[in-house]
Amino acid sequence: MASHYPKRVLFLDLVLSVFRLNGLLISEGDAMTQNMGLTHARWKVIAAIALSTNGLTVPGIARVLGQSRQAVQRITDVMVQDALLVYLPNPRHKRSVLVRLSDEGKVAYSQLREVQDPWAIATTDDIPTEELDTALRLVRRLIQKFDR
Amino acid sequence: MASHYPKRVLFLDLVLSVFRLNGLLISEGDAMTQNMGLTHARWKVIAAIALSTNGLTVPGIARVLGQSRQAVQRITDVMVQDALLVYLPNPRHKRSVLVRLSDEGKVAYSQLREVQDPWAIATTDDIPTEELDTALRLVRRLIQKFDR
DNA sequence: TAATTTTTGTCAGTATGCTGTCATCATCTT
DNA sequence: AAGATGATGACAGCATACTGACAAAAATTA
Repeated sequence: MASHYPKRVLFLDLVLSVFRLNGLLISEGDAMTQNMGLTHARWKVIAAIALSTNGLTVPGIARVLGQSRQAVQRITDVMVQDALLVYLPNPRHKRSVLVRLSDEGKVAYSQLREVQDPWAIATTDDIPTEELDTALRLVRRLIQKFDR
Repeated sequence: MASHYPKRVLFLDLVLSVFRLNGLLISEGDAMTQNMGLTHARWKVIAAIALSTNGLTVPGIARVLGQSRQAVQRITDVMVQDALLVYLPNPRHKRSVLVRLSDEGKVAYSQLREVQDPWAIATTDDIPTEELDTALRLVRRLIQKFDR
């Protein structure tokens, strides 16, 4: 049983499991979007923007996704060229524009949700809400610790 | 409160949070190993091998880390050249060799543990073992679902 | 306000990871 | 045993991500 291990080993096990789950989730997303021509770098950006409430800047997306701002900047630049995203003036910051979904981007997101919603529901079908909630809380707690 | 959201949104939130935590954990590991000349591609391989009980093949490491076997193969080939790893005959498979830490690799791992252990202990200091355990169980459950 | 620090955009260079492909060997099925 | 299926190693091409560096703008502090 995992609970018989010392806490340290338990945690390191969790860390490796997060790496693995990360890879599997990307595979899942890629499988869901393969007929839409979206790479994981792109649907992650779309999802991050769609789930945000107040709009996101490029460095903001990078923070949410745990990536470098340069990597995100490169992707969003290309996605603006491909008309999936638009840059909008940011009332709170003159240089750092807000990134929004274009109409085409919104279409892509709704297409994504058509497969993502059933996937999410099926995946969590046999998992109690409380378990998801406590796990999310722990993950957020760890994020807070590591986020400078 | 997160628990007032529908389960689907809770889960999608967890997914994005796993992406973010994944990035932050890599940053943490890189910070710990920066004076040892290890990249995250390398310390992940070292950790995966060190935590395995029966030895791992290249595709086995890839499965544990949630990556492609080609990516791992490339890294392990270089790490064997750099004398951090050794390939050993696999009694259970003629072509697929076992990957082990060399003496130098073991030194690197013990150096890694000198910083990793205090880090793990400090990180989980204010987190009950039960929470870690339930979170690990949930993550493993998700991994099982997605791992073909 | 002035000085300092932080954030952001941008570019260059490099490392890592993925897909697709093919041949080879292992394992399973019949 | 023979054939079918699956796993593995190897290679090529490409996408993605990181670091470091620099300048400009913003935010913070004195």
